[in-house]
Amino acid sequence: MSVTTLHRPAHRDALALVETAFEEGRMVTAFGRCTVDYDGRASSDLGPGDRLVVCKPDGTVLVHTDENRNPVNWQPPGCTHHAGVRDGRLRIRSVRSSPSERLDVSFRQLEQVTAYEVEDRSDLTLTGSEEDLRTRILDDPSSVEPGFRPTATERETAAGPVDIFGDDADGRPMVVELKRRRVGPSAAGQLRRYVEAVDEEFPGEDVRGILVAPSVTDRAAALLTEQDLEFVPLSPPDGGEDGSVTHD
Amino acid sequence: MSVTTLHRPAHRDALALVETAFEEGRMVTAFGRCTVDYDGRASSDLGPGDRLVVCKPDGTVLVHTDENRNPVNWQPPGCTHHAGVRDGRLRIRSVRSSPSERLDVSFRQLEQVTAYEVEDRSDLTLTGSEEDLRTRILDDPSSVEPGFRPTATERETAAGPVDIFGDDADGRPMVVELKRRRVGPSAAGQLRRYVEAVDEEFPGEDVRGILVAPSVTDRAAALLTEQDLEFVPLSPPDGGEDGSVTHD
DNA sequence: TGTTCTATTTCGATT
DNA sequence: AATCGAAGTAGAACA
Repeated sequence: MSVTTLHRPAHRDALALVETAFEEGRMVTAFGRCTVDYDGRASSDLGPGDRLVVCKPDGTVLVHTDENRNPVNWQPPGCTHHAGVRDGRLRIRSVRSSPSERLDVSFRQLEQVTAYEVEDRSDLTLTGSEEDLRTRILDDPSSVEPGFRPTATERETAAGPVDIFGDDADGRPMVVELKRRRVGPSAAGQLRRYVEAVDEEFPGEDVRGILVAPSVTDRAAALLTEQDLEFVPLSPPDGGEDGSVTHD
Repeated sequence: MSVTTLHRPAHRDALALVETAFEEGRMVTAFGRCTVDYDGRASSDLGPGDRLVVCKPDGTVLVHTDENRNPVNWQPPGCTHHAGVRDGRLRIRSVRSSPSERLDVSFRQLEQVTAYEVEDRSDLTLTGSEEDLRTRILDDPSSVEPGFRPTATERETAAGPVDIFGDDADGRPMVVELKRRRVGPSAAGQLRRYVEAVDEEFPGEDVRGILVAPSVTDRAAALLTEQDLEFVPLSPPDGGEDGSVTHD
């Protein structure tokens, strides 16, 4: 059977299901009134409330409330789950070492416990990352400007590594900074520091700084103009259509 | 009733439960064989597999496999959930604008659907953050060094805001950078830039730079010494015991 | 294993 | 709403 559920179980029955699921590598969810206690890299306490607890066979634990994308408490993959009953509470404990961390969930009342058999071989294919944008430009440098010739990626400078380094049609050095989404003033400052650093290396020449991103904020655009930096609107392939239209 | 569960439901019945739950602000989980499609800030596709889908009343959607701490796909709070049946599939769609994002989950077979009523008024109390470290130092400046007198937090400089600014027992300006955990070379660089910026402001005086953290890497320690910067081993209160012992 | 960097980062605070 | 920085960041790539 792929899914086994107990509704308002006695702790004893819930414990049997959970322990078996842990042993057999099944995923478990538990929902009910509980308290949570964490100690490790930091330390936290959570008073009684209704939460959904997910225990994965890879050692992950998630404690979710009805709000927010992130769990209110959790344990990363690689932990070891334990379950027990004490003082009329069902307790789920997850532990790891290096760094030493411990998560305790104590259920006063269990509304539901479920064990799942999971089969999933599919891999996620994600497009629209900065890596995709870099690939797109290296495949077709003219998408930045005709005559652009990339010579290096992640080129080291005094201000840190530059995304793409190269020359323009006239042989002037070009520093290209990539951002996969709409950028603010900080990206302009970053590019400025790169250009200044590369300027030091090429005393005679006039180094160009180009920011490649789907779009920029008004303030960032002003900063770029102010500092003689350039902006090329370009999105990663497929995703990131927010670059085609800039609302403001 | 606090929890309602359907086991291997017909899509029609599942749809009724899910739509009601969305309307009444209940949390929903669905488990079964599904495909997932996302388009927005990036773009992704996920082939058929067994996943646990969580829809929260605040607009969050999580798609979890049996591995990893993070969901394989998700939608942040503030989205709107919709459900429907088409081509013999139960579809759950979550949408938001600004930025425009869409997540589609299509169930070929549903093993289980559950709607939860969640009550949770408890707040998480967390200790061991950088904020706690700052509080600890402001409460007892001598924990950095005897005679240290903080005069400002988040003090602006040309290189950005400094965590804590003050004077030492001899009246020399002190720039204090806080890190809640073991730090690498980047923190040394950051501190150096702050000290250089403050040095400009106090031409006659010799500005001191102090990095406060549980511990440092070897390379970072070398950089600090090289640049006449100082390190004070100090952890946030309670959590972060890894600072008391530095292994290497 | 430790270090460094990216992220559909998320999240909160502040302007 | 835009911006900035911390996070028990997580996760991957690399030495």
